[in-house]
Amino acid sequence: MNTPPSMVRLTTQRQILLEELSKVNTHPTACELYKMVQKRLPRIGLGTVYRNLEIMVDSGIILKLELGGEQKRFDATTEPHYHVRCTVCGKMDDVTLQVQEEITKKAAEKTSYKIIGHLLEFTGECPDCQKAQAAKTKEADTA
Amino acid sequence: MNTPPSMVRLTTQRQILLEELSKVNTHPTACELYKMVQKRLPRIGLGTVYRNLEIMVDSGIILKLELGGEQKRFDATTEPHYHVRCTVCGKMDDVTLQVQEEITKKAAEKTSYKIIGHLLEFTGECPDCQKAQAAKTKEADTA
DNA sequence: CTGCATGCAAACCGTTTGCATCCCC
DNA sequence: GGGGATGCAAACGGTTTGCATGCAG
Repeated sequence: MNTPPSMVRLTTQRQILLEELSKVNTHPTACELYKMVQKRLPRIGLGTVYRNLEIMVDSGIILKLELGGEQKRFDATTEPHYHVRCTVCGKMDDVTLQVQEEITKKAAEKTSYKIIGHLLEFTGECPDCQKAQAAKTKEADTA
Repeated sequence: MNTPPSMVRLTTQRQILLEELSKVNTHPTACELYKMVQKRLPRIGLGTVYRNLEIMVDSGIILKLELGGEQKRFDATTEPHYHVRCTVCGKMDDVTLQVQEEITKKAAEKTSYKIIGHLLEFTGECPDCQKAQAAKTKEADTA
């Protein structure tokens, strides 16, 4: 029922946007992606970035991550998978945990909604922030 | 480590805000809450609503729901529980599914993050929107 | 009397949109 | 030549913040 990916014309900015997004696993925000793409296309506009990301989301080429946090992030990996978000620095990473299909079934039994899927995001502290935290704690102890 | 709830002074607007939030199970947005409270406190400002909601979140009296969707929603039920969001009208409801503690353990094994918890939101279609959808489909068929 | 809380309005930030121009087909 | 895509800038919606005033302790 959805528009197939092939329907979308791959313009230069679209292509570069996708390349840059595929290049990293940091799930960048639109603004971060804008800065990344600007290095290759100095005259690109933020509007174009948002417009094209939206188009690529609609056509299923990329994913928009709408879980917790302020800004939306984008992901070139479209297979369903989960994420962790660092509660300190806001960084996001993939979690290679098998998608829990059964959970939607369980939920479906508990509600009158027609369940389509689920979003799961873990919260935690990333290695870098753990180190920083440990350093700070130590500092406080010795002070 | 967190500031205990008792530290927060319960001002009139804080109290009424909490009462109105507790009264409904619709997980209202700040703006909706603002309108609800306005009936009892016509001169309250939107800023006060945001400020007090934030204070109550920080002190653990209420929850801020930061999952998918545009605006943040608030919940007077602070015990961990899950939600469904209607992909059509955006309405949110509780899902009385037992919280899956094991899942955080599984995730912890797969990542170098220190996992604290998880956010789980189901997506689906609410009963009302299902009906509306069915009516529209029928209409299209007979047309 | 003192300080935190309030109402109000302006600022902010991420995102969207209108429009004239440009480029590809 | 025509239609969609672009760059730019203005608008927008949600949220935050600065400030003068008000009220509770």
